[in-house]
Amino acid sequence: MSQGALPGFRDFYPEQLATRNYIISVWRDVARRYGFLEYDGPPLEPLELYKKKSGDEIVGQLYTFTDKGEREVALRPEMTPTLARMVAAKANAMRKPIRWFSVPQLFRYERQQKGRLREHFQLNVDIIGEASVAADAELLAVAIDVMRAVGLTSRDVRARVSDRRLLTAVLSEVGVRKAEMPDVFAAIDKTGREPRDVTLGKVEKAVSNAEARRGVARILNVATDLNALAAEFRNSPKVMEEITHMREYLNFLDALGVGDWVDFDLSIVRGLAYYTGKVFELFDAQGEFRAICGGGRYDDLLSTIGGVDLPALGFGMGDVVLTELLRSRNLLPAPELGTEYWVAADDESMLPDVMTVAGRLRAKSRSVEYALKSQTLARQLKTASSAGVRNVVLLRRDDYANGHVTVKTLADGSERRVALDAFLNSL
RNA sequence: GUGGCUGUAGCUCAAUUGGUUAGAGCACCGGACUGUGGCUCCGGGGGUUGCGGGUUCAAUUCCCGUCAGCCACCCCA
Repeated sequence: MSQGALPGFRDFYPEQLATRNYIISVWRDVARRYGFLEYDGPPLEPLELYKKKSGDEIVGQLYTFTDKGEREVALRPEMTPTLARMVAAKANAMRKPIRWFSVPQLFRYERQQKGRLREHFQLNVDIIGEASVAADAELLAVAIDVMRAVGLTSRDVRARVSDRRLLTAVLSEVGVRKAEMPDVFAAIDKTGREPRDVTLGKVEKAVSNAEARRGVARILNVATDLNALAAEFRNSPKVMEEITHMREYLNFLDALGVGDWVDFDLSIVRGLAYYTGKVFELFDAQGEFRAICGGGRYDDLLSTIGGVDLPALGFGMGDVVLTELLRSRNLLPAPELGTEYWVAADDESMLPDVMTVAGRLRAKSRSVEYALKSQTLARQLKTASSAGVRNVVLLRRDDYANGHVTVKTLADGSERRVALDAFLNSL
């Protein structure tokens, strides 16, 4: 058995590359519809760029090495730090808000599993320099429109939205202390995947005050019902202010035509520590796959990384889970057949003529193949047929001498005899 | 990083309680049907059974290790 690709890395044979290109072309098209401009950065970055944001513990999950100039470097695990740096360098010169997207290949040194490899392509869409909730709505609409563009519906995919400011407000309202927040966040984040008593057990550990623990339990009961949450906290101006923002967000999403894809779910937290406001995730409705997409607002990140204080928000959508989902729903389009014309001759000495005709067809921008070695006509047709070619231009010795060829459509076997010049001019 | 399951041709699989030159279909290459493909028929290439040890007269089969894949955990893109 020959050596395969490294664990978690993929070889893209033509069929798989066609799928990858299809996904990426949809990404680009949808991003373009929303007026986003494409950018890119280096796949290799100083390790420091990622340490700054996420701390030293992240290093274990990165592809890192020391280069020949003694620099500590890493293959990029995400695009946001690169984006932050690029924007920060020219922040003053750019019109705000900045609407950019990118399709980087990202790397992560972790054991692979379903929907998760060591390398993937990810659509990144970001808006920088706009604090209004309309920007949050616009961003999520892009992600949902990608789902629509690949043929998925609001019955297939759900967007769950939350807000860390709202979650922080309700937790502090019931008495959870600031230092206890991270652990409570982590516990709440898992409620979808763990039994309720496991979550409560974690809350028990994280929160010292018994009254506050009961408050957390109450919140969990209304985590997906914004009205019930509002009723529960109607006497807290701080919470009600955040709920007003959330309602505005949901109204904007309705206005953008994607409201029926969206569910409020306060338990969506997202692992990344830098999110500061609205966060969202896209899941398949059957819960069969991992998250398709995740993102949110990270208003403090640019000042952390680039020293420029600009509000920002963005999302990432990987190709791996999306491809798995589309394959399982039979939504991957059949790959385009490559070659349009096959030039064949009924006389093996006519290879130069075949080449000449092929060249003239190619000058007309057609894709053309022919047998590179002498073969019987039967063999040439057999090859053309199994290669999926649509038409054969057949050169018959006597006919070709008079400037005529036969164009055969392989699908139905029909043939028509035409003057070569006229045929080429008709293309 | 931890645990479970799996590993025979490019793919899907087979090989009686461990038994002699490890088979088939599909795919690929070629031939026939006397120079127009798809159908049919015939032939061919391709495996040190993931790799390395061990038990045995004998290992694809049993045991151990290792690597890889899948699944879950951790963590998250």
